Amino acid sequence: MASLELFNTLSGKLETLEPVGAPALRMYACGPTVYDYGHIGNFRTFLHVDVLRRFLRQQGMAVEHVMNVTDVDDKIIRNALAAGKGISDYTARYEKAFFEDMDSLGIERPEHLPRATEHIPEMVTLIERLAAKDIAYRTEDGSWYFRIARFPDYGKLSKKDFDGIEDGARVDVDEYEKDAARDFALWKAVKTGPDGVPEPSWQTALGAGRPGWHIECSAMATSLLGESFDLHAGGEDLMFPHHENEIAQSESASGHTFARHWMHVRFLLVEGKKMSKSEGNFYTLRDLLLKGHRASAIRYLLLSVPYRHQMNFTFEALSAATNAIDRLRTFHARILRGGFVAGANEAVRAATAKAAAEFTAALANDLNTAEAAAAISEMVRAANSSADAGTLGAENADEILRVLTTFDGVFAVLVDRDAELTKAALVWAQAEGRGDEASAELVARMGQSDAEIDALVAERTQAKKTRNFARADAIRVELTAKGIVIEDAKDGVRWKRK
RNA sequence: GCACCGAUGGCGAAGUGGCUAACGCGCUGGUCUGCAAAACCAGUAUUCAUGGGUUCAAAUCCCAUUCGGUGCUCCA
Repeated sequence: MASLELFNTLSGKLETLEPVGAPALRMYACGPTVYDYGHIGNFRTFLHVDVLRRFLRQQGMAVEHVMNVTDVDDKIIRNALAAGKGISDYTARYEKAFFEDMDSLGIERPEHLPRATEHIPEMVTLIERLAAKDIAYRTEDGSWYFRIARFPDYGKLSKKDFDGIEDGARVDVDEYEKDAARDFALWKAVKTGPDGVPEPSWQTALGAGRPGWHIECSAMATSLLGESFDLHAGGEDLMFPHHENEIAQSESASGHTFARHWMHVRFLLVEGKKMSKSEGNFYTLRDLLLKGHRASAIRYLLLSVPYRHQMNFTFEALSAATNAIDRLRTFHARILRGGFVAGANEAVRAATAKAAAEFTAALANDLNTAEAAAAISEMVRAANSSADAGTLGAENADEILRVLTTFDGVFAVLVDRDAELTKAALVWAQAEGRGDEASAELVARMGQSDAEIDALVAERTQAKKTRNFARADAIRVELTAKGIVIEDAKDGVRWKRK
């Protein structure tokens, strides 16, 4: 069992990640705010956290993973109001879509998926504890704030130095009266919308209102994992202020270290720029599926650059990832098909063992997904080469399959669910009135049933037997146009959707 | 403005003091094939943004410059 050396934002060093005080590693990862469909930047973070949990479990470590769902916040309230819906009605569809997208991308479900709105009492209790220490204070409008001056360690995660900021300076921000400009909201008093209707709120001991964003994570993490736990993960943009504030609240209340280890996944750029709707480079998973890209290729691409490096998403790279997966799947199928000589080829055996060792070592070294994938490529080449020469042994095949299983336990791209997922996306788009967004090529490709393809392939095989190559080639051209690729192998004809 | 990160072949990218600079994709040629596809073989950076420095030795450490990105406000 390899132990994972993971970069810890808090210490700025690589540290061994291990459970303390419990058999399972307790980890918390900030989840989605369900006000819209998730975009590929969101999913880069969730995918790398997925790699982390898959790798730990593969190494024999139990994991207790919490991912929250933020189902109340300013954007949700605003959008729900605009849609004329209650917030839970509004968020339900996006929450459902989020979990569907997680499944499409092969992201495992965390052990706990708490919703913010179902943990209001814990948040209130936490704020009350802070109030009892005079760390939380109430302003005239009924909101509650956190007094940053009372937490000297503030800034320890994001390495910010707030000495230059005057404590206690009275700065008016918005309509609220805070004691210091940086003090952040723990509880927001109920407001009235433009049409005089009060916004959604909870009646609690703190007054009527709703929780601040940061307190949600502190309360849910603490109630599910305890006051101290092993790892907290999230996107790099959450480091400040969100995670910094979580630490301040939680450690002020408990007097203990909140999370020992912090992991931050760096940003995803699209075509060299930060994703934004105005730049026209903003993509949800569903957008990409409708353009004809495969879910597996998106997963593989987003994992191809290690989490601690900023990654640039391009369509060229996406097509490269698609081809890379094809090679892996073709290889996997070849090994499964069998028909190898008895025994083992020692050179391949050595290459297989080397790949297995390097794969695990690469991931154990701060989740170096790029190096892990490279290790597998070398095995693939050695084995294909040997199989071409007729020297690959049945024992080699067994060993190779074990390594591929290990690989796929983390990367999860070998099993082909792409056609099914793309079809589901098409059905969804039609139901949403967005069917016209699907690319024409995709519609043609999906329109062809397996039986129809089989019939055409059989006709082509017959034509070839009678040496009617013109007809055979015409069929191949027709299928190619629909994204179907034919392979004439020694042991038969195969086809696949490109 | 302040802070932080990055710059490696046509593209993506690993490597952070010492073997011929991984790996994937692409491209070129070859093997196989009726032709393709798949697969394999060979080739594709004498060189790691630029300029200086440290060292017996640097893509890897230091300084400067240029360019790109991010945070400082909601954000994965």
